[in-house]
Amino acid sequence: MDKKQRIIITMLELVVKQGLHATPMSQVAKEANVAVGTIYHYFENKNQIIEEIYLMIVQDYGVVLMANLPDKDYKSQYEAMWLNLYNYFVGNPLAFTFMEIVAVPPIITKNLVRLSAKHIANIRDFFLKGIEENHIKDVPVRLILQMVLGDVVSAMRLKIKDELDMNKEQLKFALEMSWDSIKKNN
Amino acid sequence: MDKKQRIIITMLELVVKQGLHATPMSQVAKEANVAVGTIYHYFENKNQIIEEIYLMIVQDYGVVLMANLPDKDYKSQYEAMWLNLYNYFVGNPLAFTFMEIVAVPPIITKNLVRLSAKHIANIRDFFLKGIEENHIKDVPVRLILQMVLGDVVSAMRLKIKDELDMNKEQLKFALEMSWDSIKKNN
DNA sequence: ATCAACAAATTGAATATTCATTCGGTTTTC
DNA sequence: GAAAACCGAATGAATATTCAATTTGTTGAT
Repeated sequence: MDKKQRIIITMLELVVKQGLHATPMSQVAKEANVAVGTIYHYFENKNQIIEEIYLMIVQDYGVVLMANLPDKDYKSQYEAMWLNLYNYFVGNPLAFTFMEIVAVPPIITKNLVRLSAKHIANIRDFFLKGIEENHIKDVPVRLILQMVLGDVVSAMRLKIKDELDMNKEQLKFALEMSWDSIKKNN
Repeated sequence: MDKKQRIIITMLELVVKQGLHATPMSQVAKEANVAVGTIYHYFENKNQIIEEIYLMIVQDYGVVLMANLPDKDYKSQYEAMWLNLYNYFVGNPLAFTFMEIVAVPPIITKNLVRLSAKHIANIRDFFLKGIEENHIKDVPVRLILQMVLGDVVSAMRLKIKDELDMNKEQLKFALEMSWDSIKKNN
Protein backbone atom coordinates (compact mmCIF):
# COMPACT_ATOMS: atom_id res chain seq x y z
CA MET A 1 0.00 0.00 0.00
CA ASP A 2 1.44 3.36 -0.93
CA LYS A 3 1.88 6.15 1.54
CA LYS A 4 -1.00 8.26 0.36
CA GLN A 5 -3.36 5.36 0.90
CA ARG A 6 -1.86 4.63 4.30
CA ILE A 7 -2.40 8.23 5.34
CA ILE A 8 -6.03 8.13 4.27
CA ILE A 9 -6.78 4.86 6.03
CA THR A 10 -5.01 5.91 9.20
CA MET A 11 -6.82 9.22 9.28
CA LEU A 12 -10.13 7.43 8.80
CA GLU A 13 -9.44 5.01 11.63
CA LEU A 14 -8.24 7.60 14.08
CA VAL A 15 -10.89 10.16 13.28
CA VAL A 16 -13.65 7.61 13.81
CA LYS A 17 -12.14 6.46 17.06
CA GLN A 18 -11.20 9.84 18.53
CA GLY A 19 -12.98 12.52 16.59
CA LEU A 20 -11.52 14.89 14.05
CA HIS A 21 -10.11 17.48 16.39
CA ALA A 22 -8.72 14.93 18.78
CA THR A 23 -6.60 13.51 15.99
CA PRO A 24 -3.38 15.47 15.49
CA MET A 25 -1.43 15.21 12.30
CA SER A 26 1.56 14.04 14.29
CA GLN A 27 -0.35 10.96 15.38
CA VAL A 28 -1.55 10.25 11.87
CA ALA A 29 2.05 10.47 10.72
CA LYS A 30 3.31 8.14 13.40
CA GLU A 31 0.65 5.47 12.96
CA ALA A 32 0.90 5.59 9.20
CA ASN A 33 4.69 5.24 9.47
CA VAL A 34 5.25 8.43 7.61
CA ALA A 35 6.77 11.79 8.37
CA VAL A 36 4.51 14.75 8.99
CA GLY A 37 6.04 16.49 6.03
CA THR A 38 5.09 13.62 3.77
CA ILE A 39 1.44 14.14 4.57
CA TYR A 40 1.77 17.68 3.30
CA HIS A 41 3.42 16.39 0.20
CA TYR A 42 0.24 14.55 -0.72
CA PHE A 43 -2.38 16.81 0.80
CA GLU A 44 -2.86 20.54 1.03
CA ASN A 45 -4.04 20.37 4.59
CA LYS A 46 -5.90 18.29 7.13
CA ASN A 47 -9.33 19.06 5.79
CA GLN A 48 -8.42 17.93 2.32
CA ILE A 49 -7.77 14.44 3.63
CA ILE A 50 -11.23 14.43 5.14
CA GLU A 51 -12.74 15.55 1.85
CA GLU A 52 -10.99 12.76 -0.03
CA ILE A 53 -12.30 10.19 2.43
CA TYR A 54 -15.79 11.59 2.02
CA LEU A 55 -15.67 11.42 -1.76
CA MET A 56 -14.26 7.90 -1.59
CA ILE A 57 -17.19 6.68 0.46
CA VAL A 58 -19.85 8.48 -1.57
CA GLN A 59 -18.40 6.94 -4.69
CA ASP A 60 -18.84 3.53 -3.06
CA TYR A 61 -22.51 4.27 -2.50
CA GLY A 62 -23.15 4.63 -6.19
CA VAL A 63 -21.68 1.28 -7.11
CA VAL A 64 -22.40 -0.79 -4.01
CA LEU A 65 -26.09 0.05 -3.85
CA MET A 66 -26.96 -1.01 -7.37
CA ALA A 67 -24.77 -4.11 -7.43
CA ASN A 68 -26.35 -7.48 -8.18
CA LEU A 69 -29.95 -6.36 -8.19
CA PRO A 70 -32.15 -9.40 -8.91
CA ASP A 71 -34.07 -9.42 -12.15
CA LYS A 72 -37.36 -9.77 -10.29
CA ASP A 73 -40.17 -7.59 -9.01
CA TYR A 74 -39.65 -4.06 -7.72
CA LYS A 75 -39.98 -4.98 -4.08
CA SER A 76 -37.24 -7.59 -4.37
CA GLN A 77 -34.98 -5.07 -6.02
CA TYR A 78 -35.69 -2.59 -3.26
CA GLU A 79 -34.84 -5.15 -0.63
CA ALA A 80 -31.62 -6.04 -2.41
CA MET A 81 -30.63 -2.38 -2.56
CA TRP A 82 -31.47 -1.82 1.06
CA LEU A 83 -29.40 -4.83 2.08
CA ASN A 84 -26.58 -3.74 -0.18
CA LEU A 85 -26.26 -0.52 1.73
CA TYR A 86 -26.77 -2.15 5.09
CA ASN A 87 -24.15 -4.79 4.39
CA TYR A 88 -21.76 -2.20 3.09
CA PHE A 89 -22.02 -0.42 6.41
CA VAL A 90 -21.67 -3.66 8.35
CA GLY A 91 -18.56 -4.51 6.39
CA ASN A 92 -17.23 -0.97 6.65
CA PRO A 93 -18.19 0.33 10.07
CA LEU A 94 -15.51 2.96 9.76
CA ALA A 95 -17.24 4.34 6.69
CA PHE A 96 -20.55 4.36 8.53
CA THR A 97 -19.32 6.20 11.57
CA PHE A 98 -17.32 8.58 9.43
CA MET A 99 -20.41 9.59 7.51
CA GLU A 100 -22.42 9.80 10.71
CA ILE A 101 -20.23 11.95 12.87
CA VAL A 102 -17.46 13.40 10.75
CA ALA A 103 -19.06 14.14 7.41
CA VAL A 104 -21.20 16.97 8.70
CA PRO A 105 -21.15 20.70 8.16
CA PRO A 106 -19.09 22.76 8.50
CA ILE A 107 -16.40 20.13 7.87
CA ILE A 108 -18.10 18.92 4.72
CA THR A 109 -19.42 21.88 2.76
CA LYS A 110 -22.65 22.09 0.82
CA ASN A 111 -20.55 22.48 -2.27
CA LEU A 112 -18.83 19.15 -1.77
CA VAL A 113 -22.17 17.48 -1.22
CA ARG A 114 -23.45 18.85 -4.49
CA LEU A 115 -20.30 17.70 -6.20
CA SER A 116 -20.98 14.16 -5.10
CA ALA A 117 -24.62 14.09 -6.13
CA LYS A 118 -23.86 12.53 -9.48
CA HIS A 119 -22.74 9.33 -7.82
CA ILE A 120 -26.19 8.64 -6.49
CA ALA A 121 -28.19 9.73 -9.54
CA ASN A 122 -29.01 6.13 -10.44
CA ILE A 123 -30.53 5.51 -7.03
CA ARG A 124 -32.77 8.48 -7.56
CA ASP A 125 -33.79 7.04 -10.92
CA PHE A 126 -34.68 3.75 -9.30
CA PHE A 127 -37.22 5.44 -7.05
CA LEU A 128 -38.56 7.64 -9.83
CA LYS A 129 -39.28 4.48 -11.80
CA GLY A 130 -41.00 2.97 -8.78
CA ILE A 131 -43.31 5.95 -8.54
CA GLU A 132 -44.09 5.92 -12.25
CA GLU A 133 -44.89 2.22 -12.24
CA ASN A 134 -47.06 2.57 -9.15
CA HIS A 135 -45.00 0.35 -6.90
CA ILE A 136 -44.36 3.04 -4.35
CA LYS A 137 -46.08 6.14 -3.03
CA ASP A 138 -46.29 9.21 -5.21
CA VAL A 139 -44.38 11.57 -2.95
CA PRO A 140 -41.34 13.78 -3.58
CA VAL A 141 -38.44 11.49 -4.44
CA ARG A 142 -36.17 13.51 -2.14
CA LEU A 143 -38.42 12.50 0.73
CA ILE A 144 -38.21 8.85 -0.23
CA LEU A 145 -34.44 8.96 -0.49
CA GLN A 146 -34.01 10.61 2.87
CA MET A 147 -36.43 8.32 4.69
CA VAL A 148 -34.97 5.15 3.19
CA LEU A 149 -31.44 6.18 4.03
CA GLY A 150 -32.70 7.02 7.48
CA ASP A 151 -34.07 3.51 7.86
CA VAL A 152 -30.78 1.85 7.00
CA VAL A 153 -28.95 4.23 9.31
CA SER A 154 -31.39 3.48 12.12
CA ALA A 155 -30.82 -0.24 11.78
CA MET A 156 -27.08 0.26 11.63
CA ARG A 157 -27.07 2.54 14.66
CA LEU A 158 -28.72 -0.13 16.75
CA LYS A 159 -26.12 -2.62 15.67
CA ILE A 160 -23.17 -0.29 16.21
CA LYS A 161 -24.39 0.80 19.61
CA ASP A 162 -24.98 -2.84 20.48
CA GLU A 163 -28.55 -2.19 21.45
CA LEU A 164 -29.80 -4.94 19.17
CA ASP A 165 -27.67 -7.65 17.64
CA MET A 166 -29.55 -7.32 14.37
CA ASN A 167 -29.91 -10.99 13.68
CA LYS A 168 -31.74 -12.36 10.66
CA GLU A 169 -35.17 -11.81 12.20
CA GLN A 170 -34.55 -8.28 13.41
CA LEU A 171 -33.07 -7.34 10.08
CA LYS A 172 -36.15 -8.74 8.38
CA PHE A 173 -38.31 -6.57 10.63
CA ALA A 174 -36.37 -3.43 9.80
CA LEU A 175 -36.52 -4.15 6.12
CA GLU A 176 -40.25 -4.87 6.30
CA MET A 177 -40.87 -1.60 8.11
CA SER A 178 -38.87 0.28 5.55
CA TRP A 179 -40.72 -1.27 2.62
CA ASP A 180 -44.11 -0.69 4.24
CA SER A 181 -43.29 2.97 4.60
CA ILE A 182 -42.78 3.51 0.89
CA LYS A 183 -45.00 0.88 -0.71
CA LYS A 184 -48.16 2.07 -2.38
CA ASN A 185 -51.38 1.38 -0.48
CA ASN A 186 -54.32 0.36 -2.60
CA MET B 1 -31.62 36.00 32.42
CA ASP B 2 -28.82 35.04 34.76
CA LYS B 3 -25.27 34.56 33.63
CA LYS B 4 -25.30 30.78 33.74
CA GLN B 5 -28.25 30.71 31.41
CA ARG B 6 -26.63 33.26 29.11
CA ILE B 7 -23.51 31.15 28.91
CA ILE B 8 -25.50 28.04 27.99
CA ILE B 9 -27.55 29.77 25.32
CA THR B 10 -24.54 31.46 23.80
CA MET B 11 -22.58 28.23 23.71
CA LEU B 12 -25.53 26.48 22.04
CA GLU B 13 -25.83 29.16 19.38
CA LEU B 14 -22.13 29.36 18.59
CA VAL B 15 -21.52 25.65 18.66
CA VAL B 16 -24.35 25.01 16.23
CA LYS B 17 -23.14 27.75 13.92
CA GLN B 18 -19.41 27.05 14.04
CA GLY B 19 -18.87 23.63 15.50
CA LEU B 20 -17.63 22.78 18.97
CA HIS B 21 -13.94 23.12 18.36
CA ALA B 22 -14.30 26.28 16.35
CA THR B 23 -15.92 27.95 19.34
CA PRO B 24 -13.35 29.24 21.83
CA MET B 25 -14.31 30.01 25.37
CA SER B 26 -13.14 33.58 24.85
CA GLN B 27 -15.80 34.06 22.20
CA VAL B 28 -18.50 32.54 24.37
CA ALA B 29 -17.47 34.90 27.13
CA LYS B 30 -17.56 37.94 24.89
CA GLU B 31 -20.91 37.20 23.29
CA ALA B 32 -22.48 36.28 26.59
CA ASN B 33 -21.15 39.53 28.09
CA VAL B 34 -19.28 37.70 30.77
CA ALA B 35 -15.66 37.24 31.72
CA VAL B 36 -13.91 34.00 30.87
CA GLY B 37 -13.36 33.35 34.53
CA THR B 38 -17.06 33.57 35.22
CA ILE B 39 -17.69 30.66 32.93
CA TYR B 40 -15.38 28.57 35.06
CA HIS B 41 -17.21 29.69 38.13
CA TYR B 42 -20.35 27.98 36.88
CA PHE B 43 -18.86 25.09 34.92
CA GLU B 44 -15.98 22.73 35.46
CA ASN B 45 -14.90 22.91 31.87
CA LYS B 46 -16.08 23.35 28.31
CA ASN B 47 -17.43 19.85 27.99
CA GLN B 48 -19.62 20.21 31.02
CA ILE B 49 -21.50 23.02 29.32
CA ILE B 50 -22.14 20.71 26.39
CA GLU B 51 -23.40 18.01 28.73
CA GLU B 52 -25.81 20.40 30.41
CA ILE B 53 -27.18 21.47 27.05
CA TYR B 54 -27.63 17.84 26.09
CA LEU B 55 -29.52 17.00 29.27
CA MET B 56 -31.66 20.10 28.88
CA ILE B 57 -32.81 19.00 25.44
CA VAL B 58 -33.38 15.36 26.36
CA GLN B 59 -35.50 16.51 29.25
CA ASP B 60 -37.58 18.49 26.77
CA TYR B 61 -38.17 15.35 24.76
CA GLY B 62 -39.86 13.65 27.64
CA VAL B 63 -42.38 16.40 28.23
CA VAL B 64 -42.85 17.79 24.73
CA LEU B 65 -43.54 14.46 23.08
CA MET B 66 -46.37 13.40 25.35
CA ALA B 67 -48.01 16.79 25.60
CA ASN B 68 -51.65 17.18 24.58
CA LEU B 69 -52.17 13.72 23.19
CA PRO B 70 -55.76 13.45 21.96
CA ASP B 71 -58.03 11.04 23.76
CA LYS B 72 -58.70 9.12 20.55
CA ASP B 73 -57.45 6.03 18.74
CA TYR B 74 -53.84 4.89 18.85
CA LYS B 75 -52.97 6.12 15.39
CA SER B 76 -54.14 9.64 16.21
CA GLN B 77 -52.04 9.61 19.33
CA TYR B 78 -49.05 8.44 17.37
CA GLU B 79 -49.50 11.22 14.86
CA ALA B 80 -49.82 13.78 17.63
CA MET B 81 -46.60 12.52 19.20
CA TRP B 82 -44.78 12.55 15.92
CA LEU B 83 -45.88 16.10 15.23
CA ASN B 84 -45.01 17.14 18.75
CA LEU B 85 -41.41 16.15 18.16
CA TYR B 86 -41.32 17.56 14.67
CA ASN B 87 -42.74 20.88 15.79
CA TYR B 88 -40.36 21.01 18.70
CA PHE B 89 -37.50 20.74 16.26
CA VAL B 90 -39.03 23.32 13.94
CA GLY B 91 -39.41 25.71 16.85
CA ASN B 92 -35.96 24.89 18.19
CA PRO B 93 -33.68 24.37 15.22
CA LEU B 94 -30.70 24.95 17.47
CA ALA B 95 -31.72 21.98 19.56
CA PHE B 96 -32.12 19.87 16.46
CA THR B 97 -28.75 20.67 14.99
CA PHE B 98 -27.10 20.35 18.36
CA MET B 99 -28.40 16.82 18.77
CA GLU B 100 -27.51 16.00 15.19
CA ILE B 101 -23.94 17.15 14.97
CA VAL B 102 -22.71 18.05 18.42
CA ALA B 103 -24.28 15.46 20.71
CA VAL B 104 -22.26 12.56 19.35
CA PRO B 105 -19.59 10.36 20.84
CA PRO B 106 -16.99 10.90 22.11
CA ILE B 107 -18.32 14.30 23.22
CA ILE B 108 -21.42 12.74 24.69
CA THR B 109 -20.53 9.54 26.48
CA LYS B 110 -22.54 6.32 26.63
CA ASN B 111 -22.86 6.93 30.32
CA LEU B 112 -24.59 10.25 29.85
CA VAL B 113 -26.96 8.69 27.37
CA ARG B 114 -27.90 6.01 29.86
CA LEU B 115 -28.38 8.66 32.50
CA SER B 116 -30.92 10.41 30.34
CA ALA B 117 -32.92 7.30 29.45
CA LYS B 118 -35.42 7.86 32.23
CA HIS B 119 -36.71 10.96 30.53
CA ILE B 120 -38.01 8.97 27.60
CA ALA B 121 -39.36 5.97 29.51
CA ASN B 122 -42.94 7.05 28.91
CA ILE B 123 -42.41 7.10 25.17
CA ARG B 124 -41.16 3.56 25.35
CA ASP B 125 -44.28 2.62 27.30
CA PHE B 126 -46.47 4.15 24.63
CA PHE B 127 -45.04 1.82 22.01
CA LEU B 128 -45.14 -1.20 24.29
CA LYS B 129 -48.83 -0.57 24.75
CA GLY B 130 -49.28 -0.30 21.00
CA ILE B 131 -47.67 -3.70 20.52
CA GLU B 132 -49.75 -5.29 23.25
CA GLU B 133 -52.99 -3.92 21.86
CA ASN B 134 -52.09 -5.00 18.34
CA HIS B 135 -52.00 -1.54 16.84
CA ILE B 136 -48.42 -1.81 15.70
CA LYS B 137 -46.00 -4.51 14.64
CA ASP B 138 -44.68 -6.93 17.21
CA VAL B 139 -41.00 -6.10 16.84
CA PRO B 140 -38.38 -5.04 19.41
CA VAL B 141 -39.47 -1.74 20.87
CA ARG B 142 -35.93 -0.40 20.55
CA LEU B 143 -36.23 -0.87 16.81
CA ILE B 144 -39.50 1.04 16.72
CA LEU B 145 -38.09 3.89 18.75
CA GLN B 146 -35.02 4.25 16.57
CA MET B 147 -36.92 4.08 13.28
CA VAL B 148 -39.57 6.54 14.38
CA LEU B 149 -37.01 9.01 15.62
CA GLY B 150 -35.19 8.49 12.34
CA ASP B 151 -38.34 9.42 10.43
CA VAL B 152 -38.79 12.70 12.25
CA VAL B 153 -35.12 13.47 11.84
CA SER B 154 -35.32 12.71 8.12
CA ALA B 155 -38.21 15.11 7.66
CA MET B 156 -36.45 17.75 9.67
CA ARG B 157 -33.21 17.35 7.76
CA LEU B 158 -34.98 18.05 4.51
CA LYS B 159 -36.46 21.18 5.96
CA ILE B 160 -33.23 22.39 7.53
CA LYS B 161 -31.23 21.76 4.41
CA ASP B 162 -33.94 23.50 2.41
CA GLU B 163 -34.34 20.56 0.09
CA LEU B 164 -38.09 20.46 0.69
CA ASP B 165 -40.13 23.21 2.24
CA MET B 166 -42.14 20.65 4.17
CA ASN B 167 -45.51 22.18 3.60
CA LYS B 168 -48.73 20.65 4.90
CA GLU B 169 -48.88 18.06 2.15
CA GLN B 170 -45.26 16.96 2.36
CA LEU B 171 -45.51 16.72 6.11
CA LYS B 172 -48.62 14.56 5.70
CA PHE B 173 -46.65 12.29 3.39
CA ALA B 174 -43.81 11.89 5.84
CA LEU B 175 -46.18 11.16 8.68
CA GLU B 176 -48.09 8.64 6.57
CA MET B 177 -44.89 6.86 5.63
CA SER B 178 -43.83 6.73 9.25
CA TRP B 179 -47.15 5.31 10.40
CA ASP B 180 -47.24 2.76 7.61
CA SER B 181 -43.84 1.51 8.68
CA ILE B 182 -44.95 0.61 12.19
CA LYS B 183 -48.68 -0.16 11.78
CA LYS B 184 -49.72 -3.75 12.01
CA ASN B 185 -50.63 -5.44 8.71
CA ASN B 186 -53.58 -7.78 8.85
C1' DA C 1 -30.31 52.46 59.71
C1' DT C 2 -25.20 51.48 59.85
C1' DC C 3 -21.40 48.79 59.54
C1' DA C 4 -18.14 45.11 59.95
C1' DA C 5 -17.20 40.61 58.47
C1' DC C 6 -17.72 37.13 55.63
C1' DA C 7 -19.07 34.66 51.45
C1' DA C 8 -20.13 34.54 46.72
C1' DA C 9 -19.66 36.30 42.24
C1' DT C 10 -16.79 38.34 38.81
C1' DT C 11 -12.81 39.77 36.34
C1' DG C 12 -9.14 39.18 32.61
C1' DA C 13 -4.20 38.90 32.16
C1' DA C 14 -0.94 35.18 32.44
C1' DT C 15 0.15 30.28 31.79
C1' DA C 16 1.10 26.18 29.63
C1' DT C 17 -0.06 23.19 26.23
C1' DT C 18 -1.36 21.62 21.90
C1' DC C 19 -1.15 21.32 17.12
C1' DA C 20 -1.36 22.58 11.96
C1' DT C 21 1.79 23.95 8.88
C1' DT C 22 6.43 25.23 6.97
C1' DC C 23 10.85 24.53 4.99
C1' DG C 24 15.71 23.51 4.43
C1' DG C 25 17.87 19.58 3.75
C1' DT C 26 18.31 14.40 2.65
C1' DT C 27 17.25 10.26 0.21
C1' DT C 28 15.28 7.70 -3.50
C1' DT C 29 13.91 7.06 -8.23
C1' DC C 30 14.47 7.03 -13.08
C1' DG D 1 21.94 14.55 -12.31
C1' DA D 2 17.48 16.24 -12.11
C1' DA D 3 13.05 15.55 -10.22
C1' DA D 4 10.17 13.61 -7.01
C1' DA D 5 9.47 11.72 -2.57
C1' DC D 6 10.50 12.11 2.04
C1' DC D 7 11.98 13.74 6.54
C1' DG D 8 11.19 15.97 11.25
C1' DA D 9 12.74 19.84 14.06
C1' DA D 10 11.25 24.55 14.33
C1' DT D 11 7.61 28.03 14.07
C1' DG D 12 3.78 30.51 15.30
C1' DA D 13 -0.85 30.85 16.27
C1' DA D 14 -4.67 29.41 19.01
C1' DT D 15 -6.94 28.32 23.13
C1' DA D 16 -8.55 25.85 27.59
C1' DT D 17 -7.78 26.69 32.09
C1' DT D 18 -5.89 29.01 36.32
C1' DC D 19 -5.68 32.35 39.89
C1' DA D 20 -4.77 36.54 42.42
C1' DA D 21 -7.21 40.51 42.83
C1' DT D 22 -11.62 43.13 42.90
C1' DT D 23 -16.48 43.83 43.27
C1' DT D 24 -20.93 42.68 44.87
C1' DG D 25 -24.17 40.62 48.02
C1' DT D 26 -25.59 38.88 52.66
C1' DT D 27 -25.90 38.50 57.48
C1' DG D 28 -26.39 39.88 62.09
C1' DA D 29 -24.86 42.75 65.72
C1' DT D 30 -25.14 47.49 67.35
